[in-house]
Amino acid sequence: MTQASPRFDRIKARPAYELVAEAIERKILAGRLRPGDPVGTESELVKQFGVNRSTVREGIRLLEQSGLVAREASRRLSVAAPHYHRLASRMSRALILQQVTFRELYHTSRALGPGSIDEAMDNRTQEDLEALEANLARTREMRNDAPAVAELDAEFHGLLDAATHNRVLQLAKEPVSMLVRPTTALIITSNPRGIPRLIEAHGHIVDALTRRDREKGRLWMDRHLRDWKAGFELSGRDLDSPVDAAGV
Amino acid sequence: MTQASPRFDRIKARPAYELVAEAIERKILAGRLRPGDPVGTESELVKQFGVNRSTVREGIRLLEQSGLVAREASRRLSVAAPHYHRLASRMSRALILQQVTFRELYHTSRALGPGSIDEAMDNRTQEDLEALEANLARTREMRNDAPAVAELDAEFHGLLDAATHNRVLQLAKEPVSMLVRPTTALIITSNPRGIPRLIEAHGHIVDALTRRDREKGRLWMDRHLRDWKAGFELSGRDLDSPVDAAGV
DNA sequence: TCATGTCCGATTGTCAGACGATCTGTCATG
DNA sequence: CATGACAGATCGTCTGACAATCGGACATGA
Repeated sequence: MTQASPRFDRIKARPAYELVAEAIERKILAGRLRPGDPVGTESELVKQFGVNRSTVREGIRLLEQSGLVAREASRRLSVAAPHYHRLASRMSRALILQQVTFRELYHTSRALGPGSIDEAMDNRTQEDLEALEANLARTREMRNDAPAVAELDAEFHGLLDAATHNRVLQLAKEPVSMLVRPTTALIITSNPRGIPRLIEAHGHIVDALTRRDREKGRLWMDRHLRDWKAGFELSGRDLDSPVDAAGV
Repeated sequence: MTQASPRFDRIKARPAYELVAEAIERKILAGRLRPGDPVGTESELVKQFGVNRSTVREGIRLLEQSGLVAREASRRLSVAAPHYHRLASRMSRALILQQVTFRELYHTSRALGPGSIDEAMDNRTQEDLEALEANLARTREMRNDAPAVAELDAEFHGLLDAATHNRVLQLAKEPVSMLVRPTTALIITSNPRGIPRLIEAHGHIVDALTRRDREKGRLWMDRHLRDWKAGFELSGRDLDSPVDAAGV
């Protein structure tokens, strides 16, 4: 309308409980409260902020959810270093509500695949390899139990991510993995004939990791993901249908 | 100690406000409450759950934080589809508190680089290209204003991610980008001599995207990231020092 | 000495009830 | 039809309270 008329900033009165949460949060992020430090009792916060205890409590709930503070066994409140697994589940739920499609999930997995394999190859330890071998062995044992294989497949990829020893990368992949898991379970149980190929791929990936054979690792990861997509299509589902919430 | 003694599950009495939050959350995730739907007034929830209003309010705060519910202008509570930008900032803060290192950040960026470029190349629209061109032009104009260039570089990579039209991939990259941004700003302002190379890389990337030249896109993205690391080292910082919180 | 039982203050979780401010909708007015 | 007045609903905040639990000090008994 009248473009030239003076525009005012939106007025938003922020409730006191938000201000309380923000004040505490700032202190944590500024490093003046470190993980493990006690935040103080509710009564203390009441005195410091000059608001009612109900208000303080509502503010604490906000922080609690984001993992910045947590109650110890003693029920006392202390600063926590939020671990990304907690946050990852929130993110994948957000994605589900956004109705992301299997196509998006698949392309993301393929985009992340080579990079993660490389990173795992560079940083894997002997323990990582042993854990992967153990997983592989159990998968072979369980090859006739589709749900168990689905479970073990999820574990396999989790171990792979852990082998990167890169927390940023793990964080980036975690929400994706959480969405992949239930889909994989569906695919495997609805068509167990893909299991031998899955085991073969896992085996080659572990072997590539062991010998630090970059090319082979990428190749088999790529095949593994293609098989995953093929299995999805075989199950008669639509690539552009939203990923559903089963189990997340 | 006595391994054979009967082990009991840990007893944890969950407070009522958590149960309230969980009940509402389940209803949303099950799809029985869809984004936009009203959750109901506090008094209604009080009646339904049979708890005090204070308790209901604490439960609401938990959900509010994770973005599952939000208050409209009318202050009434309704279900919201949490947008990942909000969550991403929480995740990057989590990473900062976990003291992740620049090395992890760098390797993650390189792991994600080729995949994102590919995906952007496949899905970019004409509008995406125009936005990137516009960003490029402004970066050239501002080439002598280091902070502005840093800002525009962040925007450039944001546009690149948007061009993938893949929400899962965007989500995966978002927390990483938020950590990259302040670091880039530091690098550029402390050594503006890198700016021409940055502009050159951006230009080639846009060109590759336009012509769908996959090889070229990957090549220049890789160079761009290597330059970024070189700039970081030039600034005299330690690769293994934690990424700091500036601006997040 | 060490394990057990007892008591007290501090803290949290929950509740009842209240008040002012703001938003929504209705109705009357000009 | 724009404006203003009004009532009801709802939220944000507060006061005050009580039970359950936790931590610690202390006493008791083997």
